[in-house]
Amino acid sequence: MKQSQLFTKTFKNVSKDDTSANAQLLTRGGFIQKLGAGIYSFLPLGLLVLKKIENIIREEMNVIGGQELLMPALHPKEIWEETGRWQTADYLYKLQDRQEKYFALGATHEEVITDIARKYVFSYKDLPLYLYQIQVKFRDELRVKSGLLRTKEFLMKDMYSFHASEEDRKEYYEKVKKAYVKIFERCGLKVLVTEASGGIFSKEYSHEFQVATPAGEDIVYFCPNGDFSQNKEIAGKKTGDKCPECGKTLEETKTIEVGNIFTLGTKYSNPMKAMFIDKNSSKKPIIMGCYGIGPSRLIGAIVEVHHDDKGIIWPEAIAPFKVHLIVIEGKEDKKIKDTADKLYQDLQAKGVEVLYDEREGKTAGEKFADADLIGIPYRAVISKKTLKENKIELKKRDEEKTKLINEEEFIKYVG
RNA sequence: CGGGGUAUAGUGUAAUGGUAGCACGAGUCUUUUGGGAAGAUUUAGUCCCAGUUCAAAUCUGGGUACCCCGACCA
Repeated sequence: MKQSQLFTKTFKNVSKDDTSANAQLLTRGGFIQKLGAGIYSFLPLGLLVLKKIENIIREEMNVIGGQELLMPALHPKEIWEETGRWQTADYLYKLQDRQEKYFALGATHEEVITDIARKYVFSYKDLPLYLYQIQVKFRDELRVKSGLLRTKEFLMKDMYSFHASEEDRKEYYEKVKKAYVKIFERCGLKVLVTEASGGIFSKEYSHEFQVATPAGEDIVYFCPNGDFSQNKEIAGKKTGDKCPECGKTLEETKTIEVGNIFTLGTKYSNPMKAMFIDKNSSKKPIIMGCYGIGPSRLIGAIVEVHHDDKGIIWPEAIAPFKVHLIVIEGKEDKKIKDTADKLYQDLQAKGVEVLYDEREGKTAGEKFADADLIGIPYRAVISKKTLKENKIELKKRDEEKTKLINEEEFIKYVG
């Protein structure tokens, strides 16, 4: 894409109100725009990142048998009354239509998915079943926080699994755990797979996927060897204790929770009568699990971890573009622009995602500063300097050094 | 929800109860083009509603929005 066509511009400064790095950098770069407290638009650049993350999640969910669907965000009161949560879930946004009928904006979808399951699952032969969606959630948070890290409206990938036996559910739980670690790795994040409370769903522990960063709001005690990690909320251990697995001294860190997996058991299938007939012809409630990742929060977490004082440093797999091509023109030398134009076309022909900064009247310094802020992994420069040697200057966003290579090498490098 | 704080142009700020000003940004034109260049020119603001007063950005009351700490956080 040509940068002159991109309707967003970068800003040198944005309101100092939003102090978090992710809010500052994503706003300055033109990825997101705040509409109100905890309510953000994703602008074209931000949406490109979001789509990449969503696709990584889809791929990994599909690998473990997930089928994607899309549930409504508007939920009739009755479905939430079936589980009693119309009364107990105080984070629910509730509203009335003109006939004074009550609705909730979906904060989570156990009720809706269980309703679907009870209409399609009859026999143990219909199980197991793994359904997921990527959809907007609404939660009436008492306090929003830190840009995309805690919002009232956010995206969630929520998967729900349905099983005939507890053993099968447990086995799948471990599968999802592995898939989640892979997703976060692909997004450029190391996560601590952390024991946490089961919340209102379950007496059993759940697992949270925690990213260590000072910007986090959770506190986790973890073993540096990676054998153990526990949320402070349930901590049986503390900093300085020995790891129960390897004996190494535990450390403490602030973290951002980017994913969470839960045991549901029959908590929803029982009250909602989602039953199946087992091999012995007896009727039993379906055993369930649920698994969530917040792609929008994930973007916030990635920026918190991957940035420097100049801007964002996107991991390659989720960057909005792979190459940021910059032309530094001299008015008198049309050949520079022609060379850059041709490289842009060649890259596109090779399927390389490229943002081409061909804006006129912008100085080299401005273009470099914008490139650093936007954070595309590879920066390619065409200028008088490079033209002289008939080369392209290549620089990685996370490195200082530049190198001159020819087009063939370049395309091989980034292609 | 408890506590604290802030509301003046896109951002940052100034203005004893008496002319709303400055810088940056943004727009236009020209000259520039290897780390946010220069000149000219333009643009845009007192959160809302009442009250006090000859006069309100400023004082009073109410509301709203936003930020921070805590609690909460499937």
